[in-house]
Amino acid sequence: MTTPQLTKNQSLVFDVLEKADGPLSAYTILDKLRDHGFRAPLQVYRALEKLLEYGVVHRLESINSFVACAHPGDDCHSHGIVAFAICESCGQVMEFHDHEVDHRLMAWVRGQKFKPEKTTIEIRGLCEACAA
Amino acid sequence: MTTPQLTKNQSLVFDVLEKADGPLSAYTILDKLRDHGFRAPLQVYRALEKLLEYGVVHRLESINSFVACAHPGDDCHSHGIVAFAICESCGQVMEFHDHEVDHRLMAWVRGQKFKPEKTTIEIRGLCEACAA
DNA sequence: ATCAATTGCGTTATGCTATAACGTGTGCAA
DNA sequence: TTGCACACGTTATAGCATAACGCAATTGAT
Repeated sequence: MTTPQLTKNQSLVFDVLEKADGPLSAYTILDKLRDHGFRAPLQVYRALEKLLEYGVVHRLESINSFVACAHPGDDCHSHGIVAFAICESCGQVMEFHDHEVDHRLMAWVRGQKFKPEKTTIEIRGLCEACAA
Repeated sequence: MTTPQLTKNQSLVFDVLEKADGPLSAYTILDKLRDHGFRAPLQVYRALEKLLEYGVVHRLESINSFVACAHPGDDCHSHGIVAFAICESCGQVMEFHDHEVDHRLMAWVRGQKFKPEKTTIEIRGLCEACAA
């Protein structure tokens, strides 16, 4: 999927996420955009919905937060399943792909005739710096 | 970890999850236990916290729900990472393990010197019956 | 025995996350 | 110019989770 021109709200939300050094909750984004006229959660959630659809933002299910995709300009959908390592101390997120993991999960799925729509892989723990 | 004797509340919550044919939210569990004297969410969450610790219940991060472990009597922790396939139509959950997936993820983690605490793998989609 | 620490429990209140439902305006194609 | 699709704004509400207080039972060390 190619990313269409973003609307004003979508751009604002995306910019906030890109400039952040870690994942943000929808309400944190809302607070950061109050000066730009944002008043209600829905303004954020609606923008996020589109940004997720375009693949330029990821949702971290295990911490109810959102991050800009780590592959600027890339179409994240083409990388297969995206996996995340989330540091519970500093909040840093590392995004990676492993085709063998994809392959194994998809093999299992085929065996069950399960039709996957969205797959989540999230590793929570401590990054190298914080574990020291 | 071996599972100690469950307390009254823990048993009630666990029984509800075991008898359910799919994942339940904490508030759904609460409603099912009102007749047994449950009045507040914390009664459920506190029991769940212990049941998760004992490994007899899993939390599905992507749908904010809980399921009894599919391996009765077993110690789930010994199976490595647990993965779930969640049908978004009928709510059924399949639990599985894949050592190769574990291995690949742990290899990545080692390469980054990341210290994993809890890993989530959840595939949402349609089960065979619902996809037909 | 008794004291201290731990654990489970109950209650009230609160905070965080997400969506429903309504209406407005704009651009575009039939 | 009518109808449709889409973005947007607002209010209200639903759903998920925990903080903070206090009480009771258990356990284990002194």
